[in-house]
Amino acid sequence: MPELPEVETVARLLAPRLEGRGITGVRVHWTRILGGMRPGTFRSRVEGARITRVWRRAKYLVFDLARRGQRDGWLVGHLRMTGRMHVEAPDWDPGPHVKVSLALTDGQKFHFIDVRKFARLIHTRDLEQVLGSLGPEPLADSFQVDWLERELRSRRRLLKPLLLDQTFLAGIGNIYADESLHRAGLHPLARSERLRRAQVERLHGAIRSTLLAAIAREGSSFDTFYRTPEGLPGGFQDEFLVYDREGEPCSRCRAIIQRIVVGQRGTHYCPRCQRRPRSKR
DNA sequence: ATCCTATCCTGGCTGC
DNA sequence: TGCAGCCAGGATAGGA
Repeated sequence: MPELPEVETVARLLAPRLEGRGITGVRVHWTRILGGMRPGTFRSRVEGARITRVWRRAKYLVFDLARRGQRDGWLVGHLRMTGRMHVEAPDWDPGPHVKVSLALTDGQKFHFIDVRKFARLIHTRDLEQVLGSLGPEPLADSFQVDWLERELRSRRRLLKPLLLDQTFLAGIGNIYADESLHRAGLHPLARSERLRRAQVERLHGAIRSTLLAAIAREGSSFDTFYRTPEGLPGGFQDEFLVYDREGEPCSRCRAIIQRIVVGQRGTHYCPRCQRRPRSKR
């Protein structure tokens, strides 16, 4: 599903096609994608604005908007599980699942497509209100071992749900949580407050290296959903060590990959590389 | 504070 | 072949 590496890929590929373009028209095909704003209000706030920058925060895509050279709000998109963004020629058919389309000053059209109906594209004048509760970016310089150690110790959480908690650390989803834990040699049910320094260091390094490797492959496409704005699949699914590999041998130790449910989420791990710490009482 | 459950959705899969 | 039922999952709200 679109997580940090996929959203980063979308932002990088959209940026050169959107930045500097004005929005000349708005078509909302499915109202609820606007997150409660009336389509007329959305149109009046977006039409005539210029997209000055396209960037990513956590799993959100952010389009900075301006009018007459002045900052004028933001478009904030979330792909959830099946959202896709495209910039295409005006005669391109976005198919039956298109939710909102923007006509651009260069004649191209931006389409936000979603088979399911969880994706959102909202307009806001208060970006902090939308993004303010998110934890730090794992690829930012501010994400340091000392910070991670302090935060892990200050909570009493299972590692897997904690990694999925966007207010703790932003951008990790089910795939990269499982992959990072395997690379760190940590069990998904390990308790955050019990990690030793060396384990925190391994987790910190594993999160960063996993995300960077996935970005280098333009994300993961193991089902029919995630595609880049160019319509191409990512390649990181070829490097999965545990995710979606239940019953297959661990490529590191040959033990059989297990699947359990943790916090309502399918969770994949190697029982030999990721030993469950005995729970003391 | 933390965990659990339900909700939103639908394509794809399983099993009969 | 058809079809009912289940499942996946990101975010969030409400309850335990």
